[in-house]
Amino acid sequence: MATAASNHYRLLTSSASEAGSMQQAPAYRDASSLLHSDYTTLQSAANPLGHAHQWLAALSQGDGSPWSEQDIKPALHGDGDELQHSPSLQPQQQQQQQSRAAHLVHEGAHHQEHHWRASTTAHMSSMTSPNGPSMIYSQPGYGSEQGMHHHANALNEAHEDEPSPRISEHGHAPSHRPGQHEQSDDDVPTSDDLEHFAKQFKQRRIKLGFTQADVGLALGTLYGNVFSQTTICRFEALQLSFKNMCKLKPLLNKWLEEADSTSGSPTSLDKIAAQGRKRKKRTSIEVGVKGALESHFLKCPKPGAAEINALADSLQLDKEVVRVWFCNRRQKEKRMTPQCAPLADNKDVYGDTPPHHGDRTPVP
DNA sequence: ATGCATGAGAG
DNA sequence: TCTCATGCATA
Repeated sequence: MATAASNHYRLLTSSASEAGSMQQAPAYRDASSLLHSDYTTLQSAANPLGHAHQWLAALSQGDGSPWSEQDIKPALHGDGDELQHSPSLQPQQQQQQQSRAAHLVHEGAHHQEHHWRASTTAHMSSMTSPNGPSMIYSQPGYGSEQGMHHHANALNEAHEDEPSPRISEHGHAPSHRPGQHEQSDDDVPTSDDLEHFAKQFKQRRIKLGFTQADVGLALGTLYGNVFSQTTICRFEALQLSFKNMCKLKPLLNKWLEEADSTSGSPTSLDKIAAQGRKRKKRTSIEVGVKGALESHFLKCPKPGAAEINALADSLQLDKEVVRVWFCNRRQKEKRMTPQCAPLADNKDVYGDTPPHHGDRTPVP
């Protein structure tokens, strides 16, 4: 039940997930799956539109809808239909605050993803980003956590000795679009390349007077892949997985060229209204509650359903909210890891290796 | 810039 | 279920 009509953008952007997915073994939650029924049951009741209603039924009994009732999401975005693409360049008043970017200082000594994080961290220490929050969190251990059983990155896990291409031959192969000559931009760039590019990209983008949102939209009109401001932001901040960065880089690079060449003509901005999906209103978890969640997280990063249930009950939160909180928390952990910790073998019960320190990278 | 959320894909 | 990629909504 993929609700075909609702995932338009998914079609194009979901090519990355399958390559490096080799999650850990769920051996911790055995018999606890009986308790999470409320959510699941509602889901089974199934409406065509789905998941939205479960929430309504689950947590909004009497006070109306917790989230905006506005739905209806016409699946616009026909990749080949809207040719009215005009890169659009209007120096509107963006909300971007930082404009002065530093010059890249990457030494170009490191490579590979598991060095990805290390090198990023190193840079931060040495340069302390003059322009500010460029790389607040050192990147990810995305790749490391998955195949961390042997400290070989899951993404490529080819070898950790040579600067050879990663994320490709593993599960998906460099299957991009045919007709491209790999090399500088569109084929297995190094961590440094990405870092460098991200910085340059940001500078140029700002100079051209575009917001991150503009870029995301332009990518949609130009190539059919719409991205949000969030994604562009994370790209610039190197907060995406290596694989993801590699995927976006060529697109952004192309956009740069486009924008650069057109940067004189006052074209109009395409409006691709990204509307639609019903989304639950963001739950604001209070500090006290967060503290409790954090405490539990330290003890058990991957609580079972029963555990989640109990927690949710005591904190008076929806089970889903708690579950999602833990998921997000885990993801965050991966990005936050400022120190290295690609240890070889751990006895973690949950199959993860959170070297958590409890704090993000010290940004000056 | 980031917190909470959704959903696809893998298991 | 989980991870992972991604984004709306928000601080």
